Amino acid sequence: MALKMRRNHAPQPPGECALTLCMGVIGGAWTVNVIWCLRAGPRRFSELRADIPPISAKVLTARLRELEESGVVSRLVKPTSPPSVEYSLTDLGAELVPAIDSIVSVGHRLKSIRSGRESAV
Amino acid sequence: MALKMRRNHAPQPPGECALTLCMGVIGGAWTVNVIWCLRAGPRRFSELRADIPPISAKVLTARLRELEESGVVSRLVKPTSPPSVEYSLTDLGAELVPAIDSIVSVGHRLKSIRSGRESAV
DNA sequence: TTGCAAGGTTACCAAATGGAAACTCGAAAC
DNA sequence: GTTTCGAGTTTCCATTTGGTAACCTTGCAA
Repeated sequence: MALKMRRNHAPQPPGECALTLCMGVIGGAWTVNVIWCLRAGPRRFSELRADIPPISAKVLTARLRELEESGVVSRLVKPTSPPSVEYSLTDLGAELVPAIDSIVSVGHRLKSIRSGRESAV
Repeated sequence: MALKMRRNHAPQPPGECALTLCMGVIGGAWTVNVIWCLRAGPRRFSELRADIPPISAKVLTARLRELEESGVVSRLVKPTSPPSVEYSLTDLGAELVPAIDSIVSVGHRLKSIRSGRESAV
């Protein structure tokens, strides 16, 4: 006899999925790291590269352009010599910080779980 | 004159980055959707497929295996006929739910911003 | 007049990823 | 007999990613 499909008591709302939409914005490689590095104030391109050593210039540029496009960061060119560019979070971007906070917390738990697992082996 | 590199007032802690670690766990396609569908209780494989129509069996299997491996979901085979398999969140998995909640909230803001942008065009 | 800094861009390449569709397996229902 | 169901697995393929490295521009400084 076929099993009954139980109704999901926590269904996803119909239409475009808000979760999938937002993950499209923050899901790329290094994206959350960039937002995380901007949480305490504006940073320049080369500062971000130093903050996140493994990121390449190409990917950092791509992420910043995407985040600008989606309204998460803003870009300000300053007339220094040579000109420098400051990136900062918009209000929308600031809303992402608590979400990333929670992810970081779980990351810490994962770290402790994994180090415990190692020492047990 | 070279610009001074400003100290990041919110630096990432040295060593393995908790953020990158956790994103490695939840970063795959559909991963957060799966966790989200499990937040209200256990679901079977085919229920999850129905919950998330665009996911393929291959990817759903892969995600569930990874999440099991990282301790986020648990897998229980029930001796029905044919045997059915129930997936549920572990305690660690439950900790991810608030993070995903926050992401969903930002997703809703993105939706309203984008629909506003459309109607303005 | 050469060189460096800042902030990129471009071309090329390899690996990883995800989708589609077909196939498996054991029991049970028709 | 053979079809169905749940839960996958397997194969093949196209696309998407991301990395590397070289190159560009402008103005100032040595």
